[in-house]
Amino acid sequence: MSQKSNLNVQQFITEFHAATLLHSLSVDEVNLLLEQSRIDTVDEGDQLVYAGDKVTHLLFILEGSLVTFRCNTHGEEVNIRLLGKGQCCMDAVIFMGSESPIGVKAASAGQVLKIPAQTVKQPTESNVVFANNIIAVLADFYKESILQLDNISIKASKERVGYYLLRAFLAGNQDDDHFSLKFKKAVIAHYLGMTPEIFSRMLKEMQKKDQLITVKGAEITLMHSKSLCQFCDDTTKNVCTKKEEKDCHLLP
Amino acid sequence: MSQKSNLNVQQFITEFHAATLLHSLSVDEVNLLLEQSRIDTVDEGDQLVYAGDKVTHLLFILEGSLVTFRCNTHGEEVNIRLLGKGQCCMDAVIFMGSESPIGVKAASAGQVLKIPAQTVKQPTESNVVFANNIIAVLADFYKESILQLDNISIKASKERVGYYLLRAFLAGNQDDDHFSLKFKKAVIAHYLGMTPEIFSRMLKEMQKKDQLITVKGAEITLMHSKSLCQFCDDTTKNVCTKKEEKDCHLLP
DNA sequence: CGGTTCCTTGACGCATATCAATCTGTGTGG
DNA sequence: CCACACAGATTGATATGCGTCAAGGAACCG
Repeated sequence: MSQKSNLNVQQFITEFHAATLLHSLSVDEVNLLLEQSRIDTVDEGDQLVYAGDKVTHLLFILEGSLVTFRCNTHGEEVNIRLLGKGQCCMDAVIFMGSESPIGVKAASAGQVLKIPAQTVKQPTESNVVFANNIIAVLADFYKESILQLDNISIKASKERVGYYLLRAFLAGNQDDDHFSLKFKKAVIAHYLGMTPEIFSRMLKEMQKKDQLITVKGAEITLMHSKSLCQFCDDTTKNVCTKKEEKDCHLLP
Repeated sequence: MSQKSNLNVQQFITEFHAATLLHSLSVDEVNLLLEQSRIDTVDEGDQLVYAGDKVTHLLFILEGSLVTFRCNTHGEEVNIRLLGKGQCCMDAVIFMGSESPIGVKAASAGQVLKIPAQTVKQPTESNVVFANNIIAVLADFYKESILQLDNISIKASKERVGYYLLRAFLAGNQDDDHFSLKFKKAVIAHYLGMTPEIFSRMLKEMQKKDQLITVKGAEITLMHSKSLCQFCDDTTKNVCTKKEEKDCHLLP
């Protein structure tokens, strides 16, 4: 289901103003991107990109969520990134000049803006503002993947779950002590490098034994407002509204 | 041990011509980079950057090798990247606009060219060629970290070792069936997300049980010219001189 | 030589994967 | 409205791979 992009540019810019990719671009420049793009409607489970494909588009999520993943010859897969509205993928891949090392699936139904690779690459070669946006996007993902690396190789399963929950909490509205998981538990489990069974057990332990949270389906409620503080590190600290309180264990 | 860079520009360019960072830069532009840089002589084990440091320089390896790593609060560490001559690090970090999430150590004695962060950032903002070099560098590292991620989370220990050996072999002279490990075994082990003990056991198994290689210190010899082919994937295939032979299991 | 560092080997315990069964919620059709 | 099917999630039992600890060997250097 693909159709010509006929988004209202002004409205698009307002809605996705914060997206790193679009930072400091003029209305005309954004318009140029949109004119050459198409919008795809995707259903949950649709695979948009297969590993080994030549990469033709940058994917920008208008609505819904995507998962990027890698799988080996035996079909086992790891989810590399879980992406929501306003994020994009295949950005780095476009600049690698080879086939995609990763696959992309829709984790939920939604709409994806497909910007042709050439439309992204060409302004990058001449427009220094856009090139610097791409650099920012790549640097950010590079940082993410470093975090994920030490998550998977250093931390114990429960710590990984705790860290993920903390980030999910901080990414949402921090006013109430409640948030919801934006992806299926099996998807999150694979992202965290563990099986769905272990993920389930860890959540249970954090409820029953550790008295940190209550879990009801995808809905998570903190038992104490600082339940997840123990999982915080210098990276997550920056976006926490409680970082100034004096019992924060990360105070300098 | 720090001294003003007084490298011969022409010689420098010739020697490090292949470095992605310098691609298509004019002699004047390279000269500008060098003029503002310093050369540090480092000993094995020296720590050049601490996690949490503000990043002041991009590090370009003139001689020797570096390791970038992350460690958690309990002091456990993972090696993120193992770097040799002509490679650079802190590149992505410079553009992340925050403290370094990683530390850097010298894995062997050598010389490092320290290019001030500002000297890198400033031309990036105006010089589109240089900006595109940075993009290429970042895209490359992003790809590397994806490979490392699925290595650590998908593959069994022995497969990781096999894959590492394969890449080490392909990176060298593929004419004879011999190569040597460029880093200490403990460093490689941590890079592969396992303990030195396990790494040692895997090497032994590949000698005794699997009859794939012989190991003598850091020197590795293949028992058959295709010993490591089983560890090959689409990524490594591209640099293999045997990829056209008809018994390659990765032929399309 | 003796001392250090790196690597190897063995024994043991634990955490996680695996397999299989059950449970829960949701949507469908009679 | 209930029965049924189905996917996702949970739980239990079992197996095993890896980390840990501790001791022994090998290479290197003063």
